[in-house]
Order: sequence, then structure tokens, then C-alpha cells
Amino acid sequence: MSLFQQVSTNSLKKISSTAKKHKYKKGSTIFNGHSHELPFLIVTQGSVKIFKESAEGEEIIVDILASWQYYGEQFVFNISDNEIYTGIALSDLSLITLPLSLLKQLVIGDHQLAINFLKTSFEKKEQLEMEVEHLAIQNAAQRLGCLLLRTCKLATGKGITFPLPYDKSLLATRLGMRAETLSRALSKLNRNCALSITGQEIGIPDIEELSRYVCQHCSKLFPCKDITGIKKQS
Amino acid sequence: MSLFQQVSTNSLKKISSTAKKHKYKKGSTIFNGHSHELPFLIVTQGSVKIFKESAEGEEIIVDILASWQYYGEQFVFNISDNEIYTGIALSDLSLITLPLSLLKQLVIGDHQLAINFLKTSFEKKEQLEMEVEHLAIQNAAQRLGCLLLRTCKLATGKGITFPLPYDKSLLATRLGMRAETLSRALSKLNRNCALSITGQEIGIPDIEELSRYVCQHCSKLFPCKDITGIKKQS
DNA sequence: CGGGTGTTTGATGTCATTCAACTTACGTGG
DNA sequence: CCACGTAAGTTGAATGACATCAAACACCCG
Repeated sequence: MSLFQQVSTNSLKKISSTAKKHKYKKGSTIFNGHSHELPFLIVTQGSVKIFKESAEGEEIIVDILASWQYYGEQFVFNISDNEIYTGIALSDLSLITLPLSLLKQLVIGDHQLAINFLKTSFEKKEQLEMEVEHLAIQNAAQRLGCLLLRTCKLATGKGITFPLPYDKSLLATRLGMRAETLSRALSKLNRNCALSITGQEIGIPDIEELSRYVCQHCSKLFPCKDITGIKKQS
Repeated sequence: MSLFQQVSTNSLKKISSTAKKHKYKKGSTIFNGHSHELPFLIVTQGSVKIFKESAEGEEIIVDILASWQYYGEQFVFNISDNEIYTGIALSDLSLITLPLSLLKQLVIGDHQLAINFLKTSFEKKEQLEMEVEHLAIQNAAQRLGCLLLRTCKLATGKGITFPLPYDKSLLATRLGMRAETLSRALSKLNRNCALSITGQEIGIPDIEELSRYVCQHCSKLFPCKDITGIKKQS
């Protein structure tokens, strides 16, 4: 795992002696505002939805973690108020946790680990910057189309077929829109770019055409760097 | 400056021998996509707008730097495509620059510097997360009101008066809305929360009332932590 | 087969953008 | 110091995008 690449054996020893394994059933809550202390966690199998809620009950998805993605490192320096986050298992799930106190000790003591965190922090920052941009200037169909372009990853031929990364209602929330809007956005892409939708299966007959529709309202021109945040589901 | 707090004297020596001072007139371009290499920069006097543009010419403000804020550290690991960013001086401006190659060398060699960058990177990430949330679930008046609440910083009495952090058209772009929308949002806050507007001067007679209006669509409850990103203008 | 969940579709309302007209503020040169 | 020109800010009307509510439909699982 790249987070621990070139980390000292001393650190690795501490990690492996302290880390705890956990298993959760699909739909169960990993942590929420009432948890005593939010730990640092690394998903080993399955996926997790991390979100917060507004006072009115609206849900904002902060991240969707797939295998070997991790969460909670920012709490090491008490930057964020960790009481507002909730994590739930999107599938049957295995993960390992480390107490924040140990992680802090490790980051402060192990230069390579700090560098590794710094790199991924910059990447996550870049990802968030993209989301801000898209929410500000793209419409629903373009946000969706951009995600599809980044998901299908620069295919081989002219057209390509692949499954949606998440089910539609989760995808809608992730993109900051209602399920109804997502549905209409899909049919809009079908009309304008000949996108095909069969259940979870998406077909893009002409990537160029889709990117012409999507990328005019983006600072990056297709093929843009993959900062999708989407990893294969386990 | 906190970025260099507890950094080794060896690093500091290298920095002070390599850093270059620059001065710019208000409105001039500091760097853009055509610059040869984007350096790391620290503003010493004045403020800078960092933004990118979509293919259609729409502007997204990435950050507005005030004195002693810095920019460009993420390019050290080649995370971002730096060709899409532009920086212009919002006022007469002094800044210092470091070549990215030196900064990389310093970060890799100086553990404390890496830790300092890591801390601020987490803070910036938190700030971006808040922006995503606000764009997704708050309306224009609430986004504006939230910024005002964070700007006036938990005042002493019941009411408070202070100047807008930027002029109105810049503020509108920063909040991801049109100048017309900002204007209407201000008058909406005037109607609903008795906010007073006299040129650049804002008066909040009742902070509680404003926060009731604003914070119901936010995951943080007022008084929220200051992650405004706004610093005093020089 | 029946019920529940997830998805689609239509009608309607709200909010932000767009475009245009107008007003205000500000800096420059006469 | 005033007059002018330009930029910035405001306001109104029309349009467009998304949310909301309600109903219909599809699909899966027991």
C-alpha cells in the first residue's frame, strides 16, 4: 500500500502491533458524531460512505472509500471537528483502524510517512477543487458526463461500455443533485451524446462527442487527468 | 511565519539565499498558463487572486491570498497541472518566490517543514470541503451570510459593523455567483435579518438572527470554527 | 404472487442567470 | 473644483435549471 511505502520498519512494527481489524455488515454504521473517538481507518474490503448532514437533514457525501483508501488523517492535528461525520458500510466490509494518538506519533516521528500523507493530501485537495469548480459552473448533465468520462478512463476504441460506479441514488447524492435530476441528466446525455443506459450499464458510443458536450465548462480539457476519486468496487 | 516555524536553520539559510523578492502593480499578472515554471510564492504585502478559467471563459477563484499566505506547494509533487492557473495582483503587491525544485528538496529533507505543510494542507482541504457543501445545499443569501458571519468573527456585542473583505464583484465570483445575484442576496439579508449595507460597510444588528437564517443549511452550527480563508487585507 | 425499494416521468414552484436599462461612485483631465 | 467618462453596482423582466411533490412503473426478493 502506497501510504506505507518506504516507511521505516520501526513504524511498520508499531502499526501492525496496534492496528485492529473490524468487520461490518452492509448498511451498518462505522462511526458517527456520538462515537467516543474517531479512529484513522483503512478499508481492506468493501466500500464506505463518509458524509455529514446539515441541520435540516440534507446529506453531503464527503468521500466514498474503496479498498485501500483511508480516512481520518486530518483529525491528527485536530483540524476538523470530527463530530459531524458519519461513516456507513455500503457493502459487507472489512477495515483496520489505528488510534489517532498513535498515528500522530508516527507522522511526527516518521518523515517518509509525513511525505506520503502530504502527497495524498494534495491529491485530495485537487479533487475537492475540481468539485467546487463543477458545482459552480457545470450543470447536472455535465457533472454527470464528466464523472462518466473519468470513470471510463480513456478507453481503447471509439466507444466503450462499463457499469456505473455506484447505484443511481448514491451517485446523485455524490454529485450534489436529486435522484430525479440524475435520471433526467442521463436521458439528456442520451439525447445529446447518444449515451446508452441499460440498468447500471452505461455505453458511450463516441467519447469525443461526450467530451465536447461536457468539457466546455471545465478548466481542464479532456482527456483530463484522473482525479476522479473513484476506485474499483470490491 | 508559521510555515517556517521550527524549521532547521540549515533550511532557513537555503531559503533566504535563494528566495527572490518581486513587486507588482495592481492588476498585473503574476503568472499564467504561459509562464515557464510556476514558482512557490509567499505574499508579503497586498493580495493576489488565483483563478482558473473554463473553455467558455468562466472564472473560478481558487484562492485569494493576503499577506503571509502562500501558494504553489502542491506543484512540488506534480499533482496538479499548473498550466491552468492564473494569478493577478489585486493591489500593489510584494511577494517572494522560491523555485519548486528547491522547495521539493527542502520538504524532502526537512521533516518539520513537511509537517507544517501537512497541517495547512489539511486546513485548506477542510475549507474546500466547506465550499463544496455550501455550493451543494445553500442558496446565495446563505452562502453570503455564512461568509459574513465568519468574517465578522464572533463579535463582542449583539451587533457589529465591518467592511466587506473584497469589493462586491470579486466577492460574487468568490462565492460562485453573479454580481446581480450577490446584490439581490444582500438585499434579501437586509429584509430577513435587518442587515445594513452602506457601500462596503456591513452592519449586523443581531448575529443570532443572521445565524439562524444561515446555519440551518450547514453541517456546522454557528459559531462555527473559522475556516474562512479570509485574512485581513493589507 | 405481493410488497418494498429504487427509478422514471410529469406538473409546478423556487432560485439563479441572463440581458438590458439605469444609477452610483470614482478617477482623470480640463 | 467641476465635468466627464468609465467602471461598479442595482433593478426589472424573461429564461433556464434544479427541487419538490405526486404518481406510475420496474425490478428484486421472499
